[in-house]
Amino acid sequence: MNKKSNCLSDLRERILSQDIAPGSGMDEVSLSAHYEISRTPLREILHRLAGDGYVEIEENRGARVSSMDLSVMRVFFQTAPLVYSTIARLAAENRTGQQVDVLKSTQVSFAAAARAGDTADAALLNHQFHEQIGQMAQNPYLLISLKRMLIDHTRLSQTFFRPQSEADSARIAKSIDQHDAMIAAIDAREPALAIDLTLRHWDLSRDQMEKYVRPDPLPLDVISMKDRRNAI
Amino acid sequence: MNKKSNCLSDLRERILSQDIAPGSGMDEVSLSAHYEISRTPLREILHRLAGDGYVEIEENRGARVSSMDLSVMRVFFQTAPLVYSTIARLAAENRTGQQVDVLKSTQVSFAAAARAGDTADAALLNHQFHEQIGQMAQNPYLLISLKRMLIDHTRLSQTFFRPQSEADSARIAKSIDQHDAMIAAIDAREPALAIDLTLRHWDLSRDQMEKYVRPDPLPLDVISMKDRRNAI
DNA sequence: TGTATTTCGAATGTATACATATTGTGTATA
DNA sequence: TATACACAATATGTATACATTCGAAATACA
Repeated sequence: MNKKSNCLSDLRERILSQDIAPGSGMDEVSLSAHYEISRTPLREILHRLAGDGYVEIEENRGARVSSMDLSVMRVFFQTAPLVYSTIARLAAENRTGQQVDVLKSTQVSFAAAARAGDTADAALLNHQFHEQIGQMAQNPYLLISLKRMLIDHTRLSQTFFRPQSEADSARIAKSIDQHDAMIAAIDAREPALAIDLTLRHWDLSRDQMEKYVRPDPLPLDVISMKDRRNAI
Repeated sequence: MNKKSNCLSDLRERILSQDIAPGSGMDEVSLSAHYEISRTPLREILHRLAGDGYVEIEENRGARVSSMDLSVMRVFFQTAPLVYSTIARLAAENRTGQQVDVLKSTQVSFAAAARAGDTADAALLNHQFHEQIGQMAQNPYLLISLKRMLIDHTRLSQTFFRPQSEADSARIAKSIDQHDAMIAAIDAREPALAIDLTLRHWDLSRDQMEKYVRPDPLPLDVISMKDRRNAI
């Protein structure tokens, strides 16, 4: 039983971290061998992942990780503000005290991982943080949408928590602060504030994702290339 | 293969029509015997139904049809206008000509069934009609929300297409007309109009659902009861 | 009589052998 | 050389036997 739930969560994490690339096929035999379970429970796991939107299953053609083509991403950027802010509002209205405690505890772990530069952990804990806000909204219909958006969001923001410059570190610090402010707004039951903070948080994340999708162009000046060549 | 997809769609229909009541358990052995497939593919079907929100599966406790308790219904009425109108807007913006044709054809079948008093068919075709509008929106994130809402909507509006008075028949006719208007708005790519029509359609449906949830109280006058007693 | 424990039955979960479908490769033919 | 067909290899789909778990009835004990 432990092996099975371990397999499920591990596959989820590997998909979220793009350790298994979008669009890549998932062979039942090799996966079942790897996780030391037979094909029957593994197939069940694949179907659950399909239900959650992690993978897509085609008749007689097996499962493949949900793709992230350009048309999907366009819709993602279009839809995220609506879903995120609605969820934030409902969370501020409906959260229980216990849920706030859980959220705070996740935030502590997240901040530690993000500051320490544990990229994978930070991304996963960030995912968890936002999913918990989704739980607080107490709205199963919108929660599903949020969960599916978060899958793509986490995959897209894979570089977010890997600081490569001073500006990156500042951005991470800002992100942590925004989380704290969001917790405060939800805790204080202030829907309007929660929406506002969520939209700011989205702006920050969106800018970074755009950089990931459309990175800085390679340098055009031949001089620096020459210098490098000499160095080799 | 045919048996399996037949089983899947039949279970869906039975859940939507409340032929299998919300909250009731689904025994794997008896179901697999009934549909003449073995337990392995049946379990797969149950997991797919769980992924779509038709049933809920608990570890070692099997599957049961998703419940519709009061807390869920409150959220349903709260969320439906947002999701429905957003989907309608996107459908008007993004629909393809082919999709409009499919929608028109479904509407013909629906109108026929509704006018003929084929309650179950009308409810199912109504479900299909709104799901097709969801497809037109080309937004996988919101489509999931819509699909889950439609499951509960169809179950709640079970009495909608069973006319028991002149007023009921008028309501059904109005509902058919509203569908036609929605098709026209989507076909003409008029998002604002599509939203407006959708909200009117929702109002009509909501009023009827409220009657289903909170039916007219039983008559209090003893006189009429006496008359009935004499009749027996 | 009430409560705790055991045991047994019925359901769900897993492994494996077998059936079927897809895909790529090789060969024949125009 | 290109195309079509056949066949083999590999993957997915299904059936069934067996393992495990849950819950309820029965029994033991206070």
